Amino acid sequence: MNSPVVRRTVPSVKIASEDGLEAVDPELSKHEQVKVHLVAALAKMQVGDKLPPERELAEQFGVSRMTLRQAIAGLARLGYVSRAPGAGTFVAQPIVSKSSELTGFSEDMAARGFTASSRLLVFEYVSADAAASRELMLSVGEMLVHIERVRVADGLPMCLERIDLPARYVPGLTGDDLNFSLYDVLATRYGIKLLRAEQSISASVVTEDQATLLGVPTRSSALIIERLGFDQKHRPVERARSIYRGDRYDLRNTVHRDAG
Amino acid sequence: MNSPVVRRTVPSVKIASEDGLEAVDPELSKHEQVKVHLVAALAKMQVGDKLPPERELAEQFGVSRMTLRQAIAGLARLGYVSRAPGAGTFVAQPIVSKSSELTGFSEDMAARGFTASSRLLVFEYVSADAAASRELMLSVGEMLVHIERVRVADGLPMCLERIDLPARYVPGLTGDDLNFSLYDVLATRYGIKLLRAEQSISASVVTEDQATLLGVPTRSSALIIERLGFDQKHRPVERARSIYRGDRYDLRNTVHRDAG
DNA sequence: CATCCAAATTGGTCTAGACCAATCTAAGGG
DNA sequence: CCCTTAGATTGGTCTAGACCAATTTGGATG
Repeated sequence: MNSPVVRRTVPSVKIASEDGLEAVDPELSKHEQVKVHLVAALAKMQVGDKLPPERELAEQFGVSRMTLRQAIAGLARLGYVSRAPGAGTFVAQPIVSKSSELTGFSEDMAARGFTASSRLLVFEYVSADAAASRELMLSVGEMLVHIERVRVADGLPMCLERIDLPARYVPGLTGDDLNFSLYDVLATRYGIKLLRAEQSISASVVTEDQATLLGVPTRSSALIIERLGFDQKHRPVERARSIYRGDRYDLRNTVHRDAG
Repeated sequence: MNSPVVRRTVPSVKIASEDGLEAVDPELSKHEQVKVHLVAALAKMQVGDKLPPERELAEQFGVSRMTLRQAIAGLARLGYVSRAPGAGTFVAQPIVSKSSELTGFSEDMAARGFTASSRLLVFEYVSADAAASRELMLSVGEMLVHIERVRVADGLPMCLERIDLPARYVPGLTGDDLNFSLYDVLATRYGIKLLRAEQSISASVVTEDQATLLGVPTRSSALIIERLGFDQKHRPVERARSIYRGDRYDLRNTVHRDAG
């Protein structure tokens, strides 16, 4: 019996460009470049289409099969393709949302087709309390930048955000920097790239104050995301608590299991 | 300046057993066996400890460096270790909860130290409506097993669960099979392994009926998880909607970002 | 004692092969 | 026409090397 998954076999597809890799960006490693080319090729294909076999693709791109497999493994992890031993590699259902990727509010909203903006409520320097200093690995009393803002998507208040950053990581940060993406500012001005975060997701109901700021009735549902973000040196650099309105926001992701 | 991450250097650690791999399970591939040995070794180490270099470990286990790296890559993805080019591989902070792994309620509760049980409310055969047939890739009107149950952790009602399964995948399933883990029954009796699921997580408040079943006040907060589960053949086999009480449950996970 | 630089260390990438197991395909046989 | 079966296809695994770039280390220098 056939699997219900659609599997179109497109004979002799030409995925790679003329010959080998025309460098997308010489900075990128080969398997990253192959990935870029493959994503572009996938965009022109339909869900269920079969990709050329690995050996063939490797030859087309002018890389070894191991390198090609590294590229495809990355795409499989992101859900672009699915592989079946003995059968082939197939274009997968496009991922609805990549909430298993670490993104800031701005990116998140851009991915959903909204324009993100921000209304700053609080910008101040405070000394770290016990919880903050423990999570951010600071001495108690060390200075923090404390930020509170309303995040807005296409004019609609979407979430309340409270952020703590160790002050010594972001010297000279001002309220004006916070009208848009904090992650952009951290990366471009301070060289801090947030690569990993530990999150806790829970449900709650909003208080009167929160309801007013979000423009929803008191005791409406809310999704609470508490996040501790780590940079490229594995230092904890961001402690955030976001309260999303429950009627307009959800998280989507794909979870996996390794073996039986 | 040192990174605030603790890095103990333990000189000349012996990770592998006497010589090579004493097969944990001859069914497992080499890199899976290496992974098992490494996890065991990590349990005896402290957070921040440095692992022996890859070349040394590969020799100890009697595998090639590429195979050893495949094992370590798996551990890094699960958050067991973190790697830094030029520096080494280090034992990472243990993951609080692996909610980015696909687990059933029973496993989830076991991981949190609770004993899971179940109270069956509904077990019936129904014909698929438009939404169900679309998501489960069935013809409209095809038969479904429809299950509703209260999931209980250590005697406390924790969540309400509604599950639809295509009837033809689970012939002979009865209500008695559902007192504990559905995933176990699917795997052992029907050979169906759920390997991937697409989830949507949102917040809501409970209705009166739901409040009664969960033993919480009306309009309490609730976390709603809607899930479509796929098996090893990439067939959609489970459609579930779970309503967790917001006061006793949260999700924890780690999210990553690939490059800058 | 502090600083700077060269060398060793270490993870990241890449290659060109090889074999295996699952799957698909096509040829025959009933 | 359906079923079985043998061969080809395909992804999964594994090896033994090689080079690179980031980091660490240790020694030379001031």
